[in-house]
Amino acid sequence: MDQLEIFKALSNKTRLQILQWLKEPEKNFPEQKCFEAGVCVGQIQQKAGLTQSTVSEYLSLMQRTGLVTATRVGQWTYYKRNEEAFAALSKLIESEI
Amino acid sequence: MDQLEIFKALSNKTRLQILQWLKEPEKNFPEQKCFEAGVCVGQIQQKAGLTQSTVSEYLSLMQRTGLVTATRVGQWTYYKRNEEAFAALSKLIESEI
DNA sequence: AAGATATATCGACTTTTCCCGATATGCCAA
DNA sequence: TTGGCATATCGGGAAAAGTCGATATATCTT
Repeated sequence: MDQLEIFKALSNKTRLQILQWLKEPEKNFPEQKCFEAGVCVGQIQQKAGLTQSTVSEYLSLMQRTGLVTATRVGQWTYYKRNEEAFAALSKLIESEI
Repeated sequence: MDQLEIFKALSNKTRLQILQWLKEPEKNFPEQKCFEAGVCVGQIQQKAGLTQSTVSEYLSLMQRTGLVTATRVGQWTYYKRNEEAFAALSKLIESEI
């Protein structure tokens, strides 16, 4: 758990927004049907209004820090929040930072 | 409480370090005598090993975001952690982000 | 095997952040 | 009121992050 990298990942409006959206996938991505593994890049990109490459980079950055998990299913990659990471971060701030 | 600005403030190694030091002023700044109001800029600057201007900027940045408070006493400015801000941030991460 | 689609990576450009030296401001003591 | 500290602010050069378009890779369909 690299504090500094996590805070950097959270230091961007769009990335914070994406994390919010991923709290309620059904509500925020009504076009997608199944949410078992998360939401796919294309859906997120569309909503974010940035290019595909940018959003893809953002997601893989957040995955490297552990804030989200990625699951490849066929040609799609589904991303979802890693709630354990948020719980751990919350505790870290409470006690160690 | 501006999430984004707080995360930006926490996205720097030196600033994180300073916040750590300020958790235990007596231990980390043994040269200073009274800690009622916090630790003065000069002490922090010396320990950080960056220039006076840089450290001063870092501290006032963290003050603007609410992570620390500043108290001017004579020619010194004492900074200390604002524990409430950390508690609030911890809760925010737990429930809203 | 070829074309279509979803995602990832690369190279480049712009904007922001980092960090410095120089200078200004505020406060104290003589 | 002048000189000396402590801190703050300003201007700038270097490094990092943001963002794009182009291209590569992976997978599915036919």
